[in-house]
Amino acid sequence: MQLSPLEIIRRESLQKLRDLGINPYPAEEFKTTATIKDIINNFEDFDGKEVVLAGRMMSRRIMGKASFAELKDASGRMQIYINRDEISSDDEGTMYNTVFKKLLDMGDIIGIKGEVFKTKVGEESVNVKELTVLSKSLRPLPVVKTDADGKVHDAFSDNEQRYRRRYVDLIVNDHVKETFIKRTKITTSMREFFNTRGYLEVETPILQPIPGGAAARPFMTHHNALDMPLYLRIANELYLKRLIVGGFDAVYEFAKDFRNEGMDRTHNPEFTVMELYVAYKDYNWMMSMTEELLEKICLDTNNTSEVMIGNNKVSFKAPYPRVPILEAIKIHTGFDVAGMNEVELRDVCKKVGIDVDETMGIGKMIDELFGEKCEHHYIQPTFITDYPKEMSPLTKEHRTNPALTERFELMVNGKELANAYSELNDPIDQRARFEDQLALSEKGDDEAMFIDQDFIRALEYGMPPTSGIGIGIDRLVMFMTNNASIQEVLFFPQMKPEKKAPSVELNDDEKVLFEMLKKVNKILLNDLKIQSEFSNKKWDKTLKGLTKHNLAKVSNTDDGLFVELI
RNA sequence: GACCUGGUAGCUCAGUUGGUAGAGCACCUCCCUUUUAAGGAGGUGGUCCUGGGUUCGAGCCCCAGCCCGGUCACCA
Repeated sequence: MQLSPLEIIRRESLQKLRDLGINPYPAEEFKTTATIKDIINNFEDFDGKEVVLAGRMMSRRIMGKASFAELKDASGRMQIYINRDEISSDDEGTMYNTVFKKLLDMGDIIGIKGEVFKTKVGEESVNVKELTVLSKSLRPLPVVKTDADGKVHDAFSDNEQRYRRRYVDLIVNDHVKETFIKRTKITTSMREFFNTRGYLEVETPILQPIPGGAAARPFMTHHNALDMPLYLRIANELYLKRLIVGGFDAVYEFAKDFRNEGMDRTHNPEFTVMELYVAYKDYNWMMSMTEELLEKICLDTNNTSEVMIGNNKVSFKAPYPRVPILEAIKIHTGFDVAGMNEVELRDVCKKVGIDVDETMGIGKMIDELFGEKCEHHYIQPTFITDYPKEMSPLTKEHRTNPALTERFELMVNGKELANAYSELNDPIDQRARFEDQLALSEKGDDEAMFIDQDFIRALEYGMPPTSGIGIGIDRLVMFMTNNASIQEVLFFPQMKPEKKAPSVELNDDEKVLFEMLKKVNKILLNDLKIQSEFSNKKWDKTLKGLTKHNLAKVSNTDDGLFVELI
């Protein structure tokens, strides 16, 4: 392994700690008596009292016999003051001069016992009486500093490094941690909302024999013992509905779903959806519930119902406008497409500049019209309702218009945040819709749905009228935390693997050169270069390779540059 | 999948027609007892993403590739 000079110094410090009888990785429990946040928030209660804290040393300012350092625990950051004569028991001041000043580094995890006080400059601090090494850090952390004006210097900002080493990102970038704390606040808030109403949180299979409930390309895997293919779920909808058939009135699941499709700023191959199904409700009820839920979530996480998303101020205060999709298309394109046949609709698409082809049905074209011409206008939360039947195979036919369905999507900041239906519970209609999908897939749509016979069988036993919703949790977190990229709200976004470390073995060129050198033992550098017949670049690289492996050495003597074996 | 921009020290970044690889912070040595992004002085530190090529000479030019990011395509 190739170590940088900074890493070598730290490993030497590690050994020196051991030589002093200090275990750099002690096993004992370290009992703390407070958190940094507690102390800062309730300073008067702590002032003058003894506390025990543990955390990571994030900076250090050494001034002779006294020093200041910054300690960071899970709750916050605080200054500590360390005086040589107070933490050292011997005359040499070993604990201070050697351990603290020389052998500890930024990033080390330490425990301290000391007295809370405020410095002359007015900063809350702890005057350290005892210092304990809890874990030595062998790699240097990026040093991020914030000046008096709040300006950040040398931020650890390379996205590739931040995502690949999220742990470092979390250590040095406090705002990143905030995002993930908010993410948990959001899901906690939702659970509270549902649990208060008596809804049951459940778990359903991730490995499915038929990837149903949505139209998307699945990840495929294989079960060895059963010798059968299995798919990672693209949705859990059909399983949750089976539970409604089984007699639960309301079930919900926070589900990781997996879709084998392109990745971008708003798509990760695995993502989280909260799906909820409530019996005896319809999509109107679901709209009311959704706006109430989102207002609560926003208040719980941001203490206000308004948030900035990019340059837009968005209010989650209920209620939200409800706009039928055909109405939206009329508003934003000027065309009333209600009742149009496929030919007429294709004509409209061409007029507004949307590429169409023969495989596109009415549903697909309406979807395109909305997506291209309308979607981006809906910045404030808006329910878009009553989608055409063709694009909604799991949705109940509209109570007043058989061409439409009782479906809504919630648009926020021009993006889809949720999708909900009055669920189709007529098993005969459901079978017919699946067969329509099959026809579409034969027409060339490789994402049309598979037919799940057992799901239809369940419906045949009878499912109460039910409304269901799926809310994209990653997108919701992006909105609530004002992040434009899904990678900022996932701890570990999907990445291509890092390149492998260079091999420790000699490559072919190095082997050739090594063999030549073995024959002569020592030779003028230029002679060997000529003998090797390598290009300049290759020569340089190969010789450096040999010296790095400690097989050869270049020496500069009065007689010239020599290469010799070691 | 296509195109565009990037990849240089632990971090953030410079690097001139192609001519000895730089700065700040970090690190090391020394001075300093309540300091404030970063007190003073001196020093160490490099696979310039990888592999080929052109050239007397490549961080820079050419070719191929890898990885991040962006735009588009795809995305019930």
